[in-house]
Amino acid sequence: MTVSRAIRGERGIAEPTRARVLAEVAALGYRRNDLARRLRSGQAHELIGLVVTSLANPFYAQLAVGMEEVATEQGFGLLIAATGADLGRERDLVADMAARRIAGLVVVPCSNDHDHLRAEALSGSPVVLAATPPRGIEVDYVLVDDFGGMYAACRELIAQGHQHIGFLGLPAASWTGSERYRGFAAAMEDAGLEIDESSVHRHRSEVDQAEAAARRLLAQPEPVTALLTANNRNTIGALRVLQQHRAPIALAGFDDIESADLFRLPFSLVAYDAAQVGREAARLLLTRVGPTSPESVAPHSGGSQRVIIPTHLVTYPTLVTR
Amino acid sequence: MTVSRAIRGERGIAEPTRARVLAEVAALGYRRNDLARRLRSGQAHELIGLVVTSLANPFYAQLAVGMEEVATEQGFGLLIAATGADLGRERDLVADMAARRIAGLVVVPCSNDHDHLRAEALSGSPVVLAATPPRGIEVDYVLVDDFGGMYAACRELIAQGHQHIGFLGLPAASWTGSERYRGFAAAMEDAGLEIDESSVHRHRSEVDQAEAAARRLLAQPEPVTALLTANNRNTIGALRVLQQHRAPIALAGFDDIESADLFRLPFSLVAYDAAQVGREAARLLLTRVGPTSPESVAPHSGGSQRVIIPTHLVTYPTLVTR
DNA sequence: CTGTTAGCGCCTTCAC
DNA sequence: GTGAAGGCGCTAACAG
Repeated sequence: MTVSRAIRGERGIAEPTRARVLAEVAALGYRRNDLARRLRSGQAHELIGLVVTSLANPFYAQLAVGMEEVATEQGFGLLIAATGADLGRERDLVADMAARRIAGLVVVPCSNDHDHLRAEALSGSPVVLAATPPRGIEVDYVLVDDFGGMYAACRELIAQGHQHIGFLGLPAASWTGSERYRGFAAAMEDAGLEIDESSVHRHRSEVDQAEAAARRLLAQPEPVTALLTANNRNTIGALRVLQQHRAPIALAGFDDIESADLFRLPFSLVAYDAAQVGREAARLLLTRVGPTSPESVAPHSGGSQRVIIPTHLVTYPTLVTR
Repeated sequence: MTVSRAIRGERGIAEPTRARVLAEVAALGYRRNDLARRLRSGQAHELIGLVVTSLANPFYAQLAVGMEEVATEQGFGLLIAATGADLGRERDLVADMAARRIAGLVVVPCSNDHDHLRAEALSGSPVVLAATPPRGIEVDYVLVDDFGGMYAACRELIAQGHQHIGFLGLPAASWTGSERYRGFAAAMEDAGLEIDESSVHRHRSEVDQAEAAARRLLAQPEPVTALLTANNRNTIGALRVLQQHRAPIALAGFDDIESADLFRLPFSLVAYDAAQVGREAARLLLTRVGPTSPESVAPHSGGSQRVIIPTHLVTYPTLVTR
């Protein structure tokens, strides 16, 4: 008991005793067993989780960076899992994390089915969604300004004089897919331009598929003069095709790319702070978790909070070269 | 007790009883408390950790991808933490993970001080090192062929006719820093060329510093005609300078870059499967952890295993463009 | 096949 | 200021 008190740094213990205990503890290399500690107090682990489709996408890697920052800062660990965009796996991984009694988790859902994310399904661990708003459940969430970003990107192409614009998008069923398309469509409509449905491709977020789709768009009888890409995978796929293409095709796309300033072709990207998405998500989560926080909210108190991360358009190359 | 048995799927329980229990469990939404379970059995969590300097570096992100694959496949969770190249933080984070009774961890150490990674310091959780071999401790490790890769890269520049080659490297004290420098030096020596010490810069792995160093190298009275960069941060920093530079300067560097085929300048990169580093590390770790594994080894049995990931040189652009 | 006993390591509570 | 009792949820070992 005295040892326990000394280790926790509790007061009401004689100084010499404390010193003796701590010396012995150091000598033995003893470490308090966190499991037992939490078992008794019934608390969750100081652990938060992140469930995404794939860490290989730099957007999710940055999301993790941001979460890690905030988590570590508050003494929490970060547990990461990837679903590969498979709903079944998402369900399993989320359930698994809940069973580990983690304090809460951030999920970038791979579908519109959010039933497995409701509070009851998670033994009460709070959830925060990132990149997608909740459907049928009430939780906090962090969004990127998908609509606004894409609207600006499309307007840029139109300002350059393009009228026949191809769209490489994400599945229409996904939030980002539909919002970014909506931004495209709104910009076209506001400019009085028609969308050529045969120049719209929507597919999963993979470079290969984007490449194939871009190739098809440019092989049409009346090829587009510009491409609008809905995320970093599509942008890279499209650029792979464009750099082999004879005629110059303009491009604008969603998501910044680290070394875009080194690319051969000119284009514009919708940039935003992806790590900030992670930081905000972690912050929202910890507000519902940390009993220490002054501004803490009950784990599932009514009303969900929302944070929107702004975007801005960057035009590459940013500087003129030889 | 019967409930416990039913849930664990243990045999020696009547089928109707089991069914009744499972039905009730499902109805109540009951979840077994993993903490209590492990407390009793003394087992570690089915959790492995990864400690790196920064997830923002794509190399580490890929390492995490590989580990995550193997971990999830075996039912383990992955805990990630970043040290920011600070030894103190590394010590804290490693100790913290050990206190959480995780099954083991993979560390990319930020220094040569590995004392905090010895078995005794970790309540027996095994450690695997990645990218750096152990110093003064005996643990398994996964390396990249730093020397061979850099040797090949430098030889490539020499084959192009370069004699005055600048080197943008990592701190000499780090393993990758010294090995990659050694590869450079050996290739130069084998070609009968002198290293110009004033054209060798070693610094921390950050794009800004690499950029500044590259700028200095090219501002010298007798500027180099080629640059050799020791990792992806240095490569990007150098390219930022080169694309503004009048005279064409050749470049070769360590680490592949996702969209290097889209870059404006020609160069060669030492490529390797970074995710494979993570997979191998996780595999080595789980061999010492999983009691189920047929080829399991005692957590700290003598003799450390070693895996070396091969590299190959890729020349960009890979295809000729308009 | 099912139930009882005891204890994992820590901490809350209450005596001394 | 220190220690003794008891329990968190689960399961190994043993009884019935």
